[in-house]
Amino acid sequence: MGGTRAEQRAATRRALLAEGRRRFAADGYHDVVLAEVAQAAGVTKGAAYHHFASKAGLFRAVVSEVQHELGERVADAARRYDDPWEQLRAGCRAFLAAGRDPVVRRIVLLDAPAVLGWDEWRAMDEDSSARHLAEALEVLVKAGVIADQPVEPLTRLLSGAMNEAALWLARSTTPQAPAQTERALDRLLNGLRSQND
Amino acid sequence: MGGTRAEQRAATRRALLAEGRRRFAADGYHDVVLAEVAQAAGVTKGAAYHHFASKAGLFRAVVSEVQHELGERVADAARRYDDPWEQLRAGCRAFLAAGRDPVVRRIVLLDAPAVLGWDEWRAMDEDSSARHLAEALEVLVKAGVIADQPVEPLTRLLSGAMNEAALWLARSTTPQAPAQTERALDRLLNGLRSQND
DNA sequence: GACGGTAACATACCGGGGGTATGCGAAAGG
DNA sequence: CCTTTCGCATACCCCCGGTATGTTACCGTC
Repeated sequence: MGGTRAEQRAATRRALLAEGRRRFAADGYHDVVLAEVAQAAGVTKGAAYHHFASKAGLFRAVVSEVQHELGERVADAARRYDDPWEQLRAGCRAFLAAGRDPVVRRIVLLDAPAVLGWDEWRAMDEDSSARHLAEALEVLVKAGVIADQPVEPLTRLLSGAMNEAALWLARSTTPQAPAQTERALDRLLNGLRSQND
Repeated sequence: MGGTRAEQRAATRRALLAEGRRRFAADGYHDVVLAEVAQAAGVTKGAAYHHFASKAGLFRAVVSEVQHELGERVADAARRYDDPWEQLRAGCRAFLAAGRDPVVRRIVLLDAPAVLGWDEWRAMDEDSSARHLAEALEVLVKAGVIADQPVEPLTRLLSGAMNEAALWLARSTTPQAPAQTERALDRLLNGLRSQND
């Protein structure tokens, strides 16, 4: 066991983050006890407080990780298309699919706003997944595909719509629910096209 | 001090609910300590546990109250119109305005899903405010105003859109943000009209 | 109209868990 | 080699949710 000091430090940090992610996703922030996370990671509570300022600090680090992974998933899905409109649709579909992942669902969508506060949650969401949505909408406005308008309100509306839809889809048992949701989202997006204004 | 037994009981319960509502809205669920709520209500912690099963039980009762008041506000706004489409729009506008109330914002939109769990939150939302949205959409589908489709996915999308938009509007400082959001919402809704299908 | 019962609390207590202060051994640096 | 510092472990505090028990006053009953 071992390696250099920085390596060891990085290893324990990774172990804490990984175990924290597992437990936060499975049990929710409140029911997770920090000492158990540390123990499962092979260290004690003292180590956790050496790496993070508090239980919420560990949670914040986990949220940040998951958020950025989610943003990458969305961006990757969008990059597979050339048409900006199709990029937007693909990103939305990827987000809806990602919401079924308990890690995303429980940690990012359910607990994070309440634990970290809405302002901080929004800031983190902004520079990971929601940013891609805002950029895609901006491109479509500039190209004249959708009506000229401030993109921020639109971004919040669509972001919220997909957050909630993702939460719902994760609990839905009807197999055609994802397709129906994507179809409904398409209809809503079509309302943005310029000629409808 | 005062009245019959049932009256006294009801009075204490009301006091606990009122003080709980104040503190939950101001400080958030986690930072509220039950003994202080009871003390401010003129009783002790024992009384609170006589009326509610737990701290979460008191919170649940407060959420239920606020939810129903919110549902009434939305329904009242809608009833002022005859045209179903205008009823939908009015209800949405009323909801967005209500979200600026810290009681609604903090208790119902931010803490409730995390504290009570998404399933219970959704069930409570269903038989208060979200139900009106689903009914309005149902009417519009039946009347052929919007394209024939399952209303449940659409309800979740729009409900989520307005939840998030309300949270954002409450933190926004730009005075034209509400109007811009309503305009963006109108565009989205227009996408649902039958001829666009 | 005494009287037992019970409802509506108050009081006392417990235990879990987040946070902190301190100790300690091993790696890094001179 | 010797010391400093870093990366943890250990021991401890205390707040707060929950419970168990005591106490007072209302309420139906004879």
